[in-house]
Amino acid sequence: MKAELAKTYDPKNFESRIYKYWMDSGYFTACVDKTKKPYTIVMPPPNITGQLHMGHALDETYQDVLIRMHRMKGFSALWLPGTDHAAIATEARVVKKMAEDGVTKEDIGRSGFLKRVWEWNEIYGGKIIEQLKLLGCSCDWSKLRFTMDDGLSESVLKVFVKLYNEGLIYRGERIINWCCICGTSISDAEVEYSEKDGFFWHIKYPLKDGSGHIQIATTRPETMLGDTAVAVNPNDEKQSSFIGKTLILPLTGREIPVIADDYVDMDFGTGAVKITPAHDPNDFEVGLRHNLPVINVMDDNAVINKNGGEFEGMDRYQARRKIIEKLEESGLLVKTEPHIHNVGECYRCKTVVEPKISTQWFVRMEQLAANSNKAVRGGGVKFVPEKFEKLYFHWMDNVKDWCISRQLWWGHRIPAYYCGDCEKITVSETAVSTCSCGGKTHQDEDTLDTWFSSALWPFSTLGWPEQTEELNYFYPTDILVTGYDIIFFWVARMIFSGLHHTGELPFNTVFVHGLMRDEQGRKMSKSLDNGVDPIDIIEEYGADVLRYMVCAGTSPGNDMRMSYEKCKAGRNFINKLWNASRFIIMNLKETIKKPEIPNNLAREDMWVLSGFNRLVKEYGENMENYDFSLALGKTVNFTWDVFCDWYIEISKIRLQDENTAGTVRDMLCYIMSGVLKLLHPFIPFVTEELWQALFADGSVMVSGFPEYDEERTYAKVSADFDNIVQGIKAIRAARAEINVPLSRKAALIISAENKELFQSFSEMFVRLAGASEVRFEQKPDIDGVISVDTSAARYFIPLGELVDIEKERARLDKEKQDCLSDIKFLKNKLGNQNFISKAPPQLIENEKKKLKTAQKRLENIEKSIRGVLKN
RNA sequence: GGGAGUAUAGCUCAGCUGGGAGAGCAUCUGCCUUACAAGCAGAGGGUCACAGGUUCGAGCCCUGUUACUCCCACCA
Repeated sequence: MKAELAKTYDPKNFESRIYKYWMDSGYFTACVDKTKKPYTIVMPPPNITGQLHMGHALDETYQDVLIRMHRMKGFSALWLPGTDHAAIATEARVVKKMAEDGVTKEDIGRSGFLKRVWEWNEIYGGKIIEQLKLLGCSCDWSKLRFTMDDGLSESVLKVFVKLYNEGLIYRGERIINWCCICGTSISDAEVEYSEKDGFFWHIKYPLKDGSGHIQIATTRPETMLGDTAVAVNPNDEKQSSFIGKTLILPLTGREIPVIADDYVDMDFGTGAVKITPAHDPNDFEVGLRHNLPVINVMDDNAVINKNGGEFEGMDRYQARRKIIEKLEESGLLVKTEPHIHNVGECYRCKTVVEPKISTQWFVRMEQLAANSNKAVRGGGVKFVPEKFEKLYFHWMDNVKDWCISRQLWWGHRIPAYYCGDCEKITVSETAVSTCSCGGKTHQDEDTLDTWFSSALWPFSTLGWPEQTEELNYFYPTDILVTGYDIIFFWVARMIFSGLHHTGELPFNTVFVHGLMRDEQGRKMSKSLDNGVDPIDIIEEYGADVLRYMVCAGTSPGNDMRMSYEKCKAGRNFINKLWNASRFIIMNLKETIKKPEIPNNLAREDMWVLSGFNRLVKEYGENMENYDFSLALGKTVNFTWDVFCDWYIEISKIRLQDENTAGTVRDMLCYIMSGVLKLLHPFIPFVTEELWQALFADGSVMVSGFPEYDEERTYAKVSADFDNIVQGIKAIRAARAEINVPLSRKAALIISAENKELFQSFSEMFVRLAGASEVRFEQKPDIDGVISVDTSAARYFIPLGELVDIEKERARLDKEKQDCLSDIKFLKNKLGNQNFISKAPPQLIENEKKKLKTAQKRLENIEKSIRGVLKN
């Protein structure tokens, strides 16, 4: 029975059916199989709040390409999927939804709120998983994990307690970044800085003794309510007289000292800095050095608290305006300068972050970073492209302690228990209700940073801390695929966590790709509303085209633009593949079970085999270097330009003869099967559909992968056939130039040394070069002949009155000029003593050969010109 | 203030360790050739940002310049 294929490629007809077929066949499931080598990728877990966006499409496609290729190569290939609870994002989403019903977190309490989040997760959390399936992701869904799973939560607790006991987690008062909208602290990595227009207010602080004033400048005047000193540089002669004196802080009347500290840059601003230890990280440090009191003037909503005196209850910006007003009234405001400065914003909600003193939990980074840096520098992790290694080390070498506590409810609750009676803190994996002193305890209200759990992802998902069979077999993973934007957030933290907790680096390669931009090259963002929904692309073009788009024409690590043109190009290519398959099926007597190279190969068969063989080699090299675009591009070119445009065209000749048709059918099937295999990692759906239409042999997914075969180079035969191709191309070009289409048949007279070669391919000139018949003569002695010259042969086509002698002469002259300049170039090169003595011998040989070829061709052209002149 | 990246055809981008500049799209010409007009056969189009240098030889390596992009950094 033979399959039927629709005339044009329409992915809607089969993508979902194929995906179901794969699932039902269990091809995605990876087992511990000691006879195979493992190949493991853990998927960067998308947020449960998320929808598939172009960034995912890119990231997941690359992973699927690698997984599918390795699976075909015989690895036990595990692609482990999962989702992230996305603490801040999810909590914000649910809070917002509750607000629509007029309910707040506080109304329903902690457990009530968590119940709602879990319900929300039931409904929306799985959406992105379904979208990944549309994209064709061949994940092992039976191993799907979630960062809030019981198992993963256990590993989080374990790690927290372990680090605490090792002294690598501590609780302390520090300046942290506070987001007053999200109502939580955020880590340094979660703050985004941008230049903003602001003001620089110059303010006089009077001396207590009435002998004058000192002038400071600030961009955040509201923080002056918490000032506990003014600092000047000890070497600043202009200001030195102030050191040790006492100032009256305006608006509050508090007495504060003038201190000396190197931190102050005497050339910036007024050379005197107000010190607010509770609201600035530098000031905090200065405060520690000078034992200054710390006065927090803002509450968690960035509203001035009771320490702000008359400004209590005002929001930070309202207070700022009021303070400036008051200072102006009292004549203490010297001037207001426009000032551009860096403002930190919350990466989630874009609210200006308030540096604020707060008691938080931190991971001590120094030792962890030193250890992992040593391991990575020792070659334990390879970054592809290499340039991202610098980015990584730059961050890791300067990393500060990681603030891991969040004032949120959704997430892993910190396993610290405080005694109500004594000062003791108990950190424990299991709940603690009574302190060792007998007092009742209560658990820390805060939860952990989302990245704390995802840092454990490569091993927690495989069962760690249990030493499971899976963990032993699949861990460490092989490669991590991600965008350069989360190297700090995630990659770095996985690396030191993996090393510290499992003793092994979690992966040996990090493949970093660029970001997806819009068609104009801008970042896709909500505010620009320029995001492209990959699901729309799948709807319009199919998943294969989307995957083609993100893989083709790119270079590793560079950003990429959304391109509908590229979608169309992909669609056109796949349609070509589709129709080539239709052609083959049309010519098959019955479905072939297993495509194999036949015996009795003709020279053109060897020629195409040699081309395919070379492709396999280069594809392998490119994939080895993660040059997806090159591997795909070469496969596309071979399929289209070599296989379709030449091999299929010439196959039509032998297909007409039952004596030769069998070999041709086998060859068509073999090359097509090879091409489908090479393309399958990139465009899995259509290659599967075509495979099953062509072959009665299961799935392309389990059909093995082409390997380079030294035996199949066929150098001599390929070179011979290249001469035929070259001849046909030259004839076509000459005809096109004088506007005589191939459909206008004419005799073809060939003059060549190797007459047998050309004679044996006569039919091809008839078929592909518009020849009505092929004759072999030295030179026809008739009018109206155009001549085409290659190094291997001269071709004459009597076209009678269609030939304009003058034009033909001009054409030949131009060819001669081109050929002459070639010869001149080569002669120059070969005549250069330096070149001869220093260039590699192989190259010199090649250049000599080229010169010989060009001279042969010139000879031919000159003969032709003499022929035209005679007429 | 540091660091990184990019600059190649009208557009979007390839070009792997240095050996006479490539693709897709667009443009132009001719073709409905029995798999495919989402196609076939051709053609035109580039001072490889600029200036030096290394080399027999540079789009590629080195130095500097310019333009754009991104990351990091506590200048109040």
